[in-house]
Amino acid sequence: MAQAQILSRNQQIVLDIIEKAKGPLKAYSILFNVQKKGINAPQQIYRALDKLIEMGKIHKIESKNAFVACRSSDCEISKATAFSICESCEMVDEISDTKLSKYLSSFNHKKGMKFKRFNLEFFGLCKKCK
Amino acid sequence: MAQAQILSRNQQIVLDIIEKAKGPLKAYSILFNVQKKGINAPQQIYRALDKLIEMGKIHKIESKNAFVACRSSDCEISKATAFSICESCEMVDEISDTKLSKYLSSFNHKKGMKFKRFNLEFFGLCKKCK
DNA sequence: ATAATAAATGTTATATTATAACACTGTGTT
DNA sequence: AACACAGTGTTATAATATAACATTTATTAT
Ligand SMILES: [Zn+2]
Ligand SMILES: [Zn+2]
Ligand SMILES: [Zn+2]
Ligand SMILES: [Zn+2]
Repeated sequence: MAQAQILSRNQQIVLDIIEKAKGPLKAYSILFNVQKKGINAPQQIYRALDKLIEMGKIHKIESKNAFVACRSSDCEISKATAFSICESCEMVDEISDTKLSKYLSSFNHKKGMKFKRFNLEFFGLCKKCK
Repeated sequence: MAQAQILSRNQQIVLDIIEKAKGPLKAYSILFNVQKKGINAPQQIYRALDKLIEMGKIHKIESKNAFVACRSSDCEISKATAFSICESCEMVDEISDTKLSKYLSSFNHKKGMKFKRFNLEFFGLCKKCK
């Protein structure tokens, strides 16, 4: 059984902000939000973000350089991530679809490459914006 | 039949460099490579990149902030892109797999979202680095 | 408990990636 | 000619991310 991760002070502060947010957050917007808590420099944010990603607590939305909390308990430490992204309102939703995940995890490239990890980003208009 | 796109001077210069490259190129590395041709500013590179992406001539590898030439004639204007990326040597290979592409293009999210586009990035070790 | 090791922090500076804003040029249309 | 439109050149600046180093705190081994 995996031991519940204990987070450091800064990691917890950053995770709290990301979890409370309605949408993806950018590193510098996180920074501005935590300056009252004594975090002053980008480094501190990026270090926390790196660890949180390693732990699978958050994911980076690569096309937006922004970060969201992981909502799907079964996304095994960011080895298999998929998101739907609204091009109008910026909403991001983590997709947890077992079939999709299995299909992609077992996908093997012709040229002898064995994949360890994937990230999939879908774009469109969400229900609200359509 | 779609008319062959005519590229502007700067677009052609940037595309040539990207097509000749063995791997993904970053915007500023493109810039340094074309200063002899009279292109001096990042804007000129980014404008060309934007247009080339629109035309489907190149793709952005989001996880690397780098650009590759499109190698698969059937990737309809960047609506459905997939890449395999070596975590060791930085090699990027565009995946054109009809089944994969069809599977993902017809994937619809539960929450009433209709996707217009996706980008998929696989990570692992290539044959050479394994 | 003490020493050794590893993980996290604080801080300053800097590198890298990307866009804003504005003036100008060339080309085709009416 | 007057207009629209895409592309260009240029300067400045914004936004994103990392390097390097000193210090502190937590964990582990003896
Ligand atoms: Zn997740
Ligand atoms: Zn929306
Ligand atoms: Zn392509
Ligand atoms: Zn490799």
